[in-house]
Amino acid sequence: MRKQDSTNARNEELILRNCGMAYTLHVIGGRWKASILYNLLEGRMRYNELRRAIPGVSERMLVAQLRELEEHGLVKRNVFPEVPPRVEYELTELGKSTEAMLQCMSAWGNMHRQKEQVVAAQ
Amino acid sequence: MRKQDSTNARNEELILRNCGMAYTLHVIGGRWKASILYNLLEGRMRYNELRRAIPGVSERMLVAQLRELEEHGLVKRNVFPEVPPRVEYELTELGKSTEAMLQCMSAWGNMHRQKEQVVAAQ
DNA sequence: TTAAGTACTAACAAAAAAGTAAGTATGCGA
DNA sequence: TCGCATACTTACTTTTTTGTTAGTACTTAA
Repeated sequence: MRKQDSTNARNEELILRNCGMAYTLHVIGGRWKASILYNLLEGRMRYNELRRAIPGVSERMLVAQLRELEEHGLVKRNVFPEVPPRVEYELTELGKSTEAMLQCMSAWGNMHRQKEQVVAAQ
Repeated sequence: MRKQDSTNARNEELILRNCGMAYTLHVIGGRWKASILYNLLEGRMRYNELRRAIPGVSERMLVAQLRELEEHGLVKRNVFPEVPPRVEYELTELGKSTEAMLQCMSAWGNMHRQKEQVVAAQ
């Protein structure tokens, strides 16, 4: 839960208003969101498929991150009224619009991580 | 301080190893880093210049975020042995190499934020 | 002589994010 | 009828991040 009247919350709002980059970080930042988006870029997936595809994620965290992505309009949740239940997650158009950006971030990250390993090995 | 043996810390390490995107988020994510990088892309700046340019940041946080950027090799700290002291911060080559990515994130963020405001106004 | 400016640091407190454990309802196969 | 599978939810604890306050040492201007 957020406290509306904390300096922390006010600072975040302030930055989100002024800085598109911070806004992006706010939307796609979060421990498991990169992994979720990465998987969904390949196509729709069921809840438990995602869970198995992302090692280490707990149910609570997976749901929480999916809900946040849904709130921000990147992910759509489709519920099929079946038994056993079936819920599929897929990217919205807005979600898909992140692809180029995410690839850019992925490429930069992979490159940078390599450099760090070279330095650490010396 | 990080606890090396927490699930939290282990999960983060796991993700950083496997996902370039998560690595990038780890390096440029943090409340004030977007603002710092944005300012330094224009050229070198003194500590207090940065502080005045970033409304809301406290000294402790500004220093902490600068140190992290320095550790990751994005920012260089230049100390001039003068009185009063002068310390200038500037982007390294690696820091500059983020420019295209940051602009991409900035553009996406600005676009998405606009959409959200349109939706909220209805 | 007092205040302001320089660039910080340290000890601490508050807030937010992440993780743990157990429980929900339903149906199917053994 | 026991356990497993589906897709979660709730209450709670731990860890991490962010913010607060006061202090450092030096110089110049009022």
